[in-house]
Amino acid sequence: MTPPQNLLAELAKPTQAFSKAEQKVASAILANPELTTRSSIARLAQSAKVSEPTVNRFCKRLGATGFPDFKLKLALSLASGARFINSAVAEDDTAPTFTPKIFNASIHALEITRDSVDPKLIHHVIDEVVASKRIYFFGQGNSGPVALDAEFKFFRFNTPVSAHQDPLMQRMLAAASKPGDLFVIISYTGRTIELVETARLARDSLATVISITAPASPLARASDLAITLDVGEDTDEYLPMTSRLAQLTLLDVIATGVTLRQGQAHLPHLARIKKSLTSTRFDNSEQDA
Amino acid sequence: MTPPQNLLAELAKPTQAFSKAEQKVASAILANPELTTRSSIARLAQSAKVSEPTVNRFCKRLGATGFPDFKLKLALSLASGARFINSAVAEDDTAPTFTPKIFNASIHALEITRDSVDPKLIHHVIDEVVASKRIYFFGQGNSGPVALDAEFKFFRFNTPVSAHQDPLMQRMLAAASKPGDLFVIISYTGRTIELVETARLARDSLATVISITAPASPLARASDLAITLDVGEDTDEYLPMTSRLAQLTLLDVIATGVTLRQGQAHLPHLARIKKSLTSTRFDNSEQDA
DNA sequence: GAAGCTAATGTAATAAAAATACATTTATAG
DNA sequence: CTATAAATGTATTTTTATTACATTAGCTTC
Repeated sequence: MTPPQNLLAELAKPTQAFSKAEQKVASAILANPELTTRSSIARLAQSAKVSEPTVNRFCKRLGATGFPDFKLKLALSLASGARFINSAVAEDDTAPTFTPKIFNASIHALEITRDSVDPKLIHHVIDEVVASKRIYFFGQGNSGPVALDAEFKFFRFNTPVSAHQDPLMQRMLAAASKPGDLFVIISYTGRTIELVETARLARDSLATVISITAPASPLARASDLAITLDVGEDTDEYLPMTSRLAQLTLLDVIATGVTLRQGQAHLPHLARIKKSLTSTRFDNSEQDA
Repeated sequence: MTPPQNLLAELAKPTQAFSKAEQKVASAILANPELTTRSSIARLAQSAKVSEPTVNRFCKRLGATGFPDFKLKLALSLASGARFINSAVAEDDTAPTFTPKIFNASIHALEITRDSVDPKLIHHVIDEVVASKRIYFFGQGNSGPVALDAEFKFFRFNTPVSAHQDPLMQRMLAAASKPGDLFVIISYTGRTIELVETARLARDSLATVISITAPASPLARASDLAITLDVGEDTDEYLPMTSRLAQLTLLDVIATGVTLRQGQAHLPHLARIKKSLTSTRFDNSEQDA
């Protein structure tokens, strides 16, 4: 799939060097991009009050081979939720308007991550998890719940696992670690001093350190393997940290990889865990709470 | 936004009552859907070895107004990653193949939730949050980390807030509650006996109970307001619980709604929280860990 | 198993849409 | 204020899609 050079963002960009007539075309499209994808060149030309060839030239200038190709690319960038990338949550937003915006921001974060993760790296991480004798998940602040979630997920494997949010506990465990121990450290910024020091302590003890963090951050450098996420700055006051969702999904991916690697051998173990929950339920559903 | 009746899945469906010529068209499209979106009707007709009107009729039968409209819908269903919805993780999957599958499953869960939440309900929930004097987030098992995450998020407001995973603690807090207390109970199944009883205890004490849970579940019935999620059964052995992500995003939405409702009044409070973190960082980044 | 019917498909003509060639206008420099 | 280049528009051609109608293939009934 071609990288979706986002057409819509391109159109709205104020720095674009559009001529007068082209400006008109841009605003006509922006006024109703959805409709544009289903319009003929004549209809768009009319609504922009320019001639048809102007529209055609406009499309070519923006990298399309012609008008139909332009419509296609427009539809694509519309579908990718890119629509909302520029539209942050505004103060006059109400539930019906900000709800889809937030969902789209989250979806976008997952799309970005999906398209940027290196499967080879994931493969190596799975190798480490499978090879480890003991797994610790560390996170502080917003990443604390992510570490906890990972504990639940990795509990299914026979390897002992625990999650920790307390800095002192993290530090002590790292200092007392030994080869075969695996530390998975989750930090959005990769700049939390405590966590970086913890990573160094663990590596000094010859344990393995994997981090899920920001690219080129101190934590990434202090780790054996770093899965780096660049979900983009969470600059908007009102938009939430979408990076959590990317971290969680990444951990899902790793857990799935481990499950697949272990194959059938561990299925009885899983069945026993599921069974242990049934008595806490109103009926015999086997889902987790 | 029109519900993306997935064209691609429709084409591949073996139960489709296609005639011989239409079958040919379907396979020609399936052979290279990407290319089809950029083809003329003549080109597709030729590659399917049928006449042009046959292709046109085929498009109309599938709900498009014509060939161009069909191409558009095809491109859209291609872009939405819908391609992978039917394809569960298989035992012979490797990192490059199961990674996008899992991300797509998560994205799909968010899309479903986005399109099914009732903004009016969200509005009411925000009303309750704003009106409350004290907020408790309860979750057990996989939903425990979700509750914890919510605590971090809602901590920003001046209302006292805490998250609890321990059933006894939950029960005691519910029993000791009073009007003005708000309990947000998160449960995927809505059938965890402990949580349903806890909800009843809280309501007996005239506290408010909001749940994020399964539609028509005991917990939903035991709550004042229930945001119900029907992300679909997590039947696949290998695919993770995507519902967590929907729950988290939903809580993001509610938190954002509260922020907007409170307006400027609380901005100094937010600034103070952010500032308190800077000394724990390698530089003056203001992001959370 | 042939006549007659219906559904499916194709051929040819028409209409619609897009792209091109070229003319005109507009802006700008000298 | 003229020369020139850039921008835009008009008219035409080409491409693409649709429609009307003819043909064929597959049935049913006698």
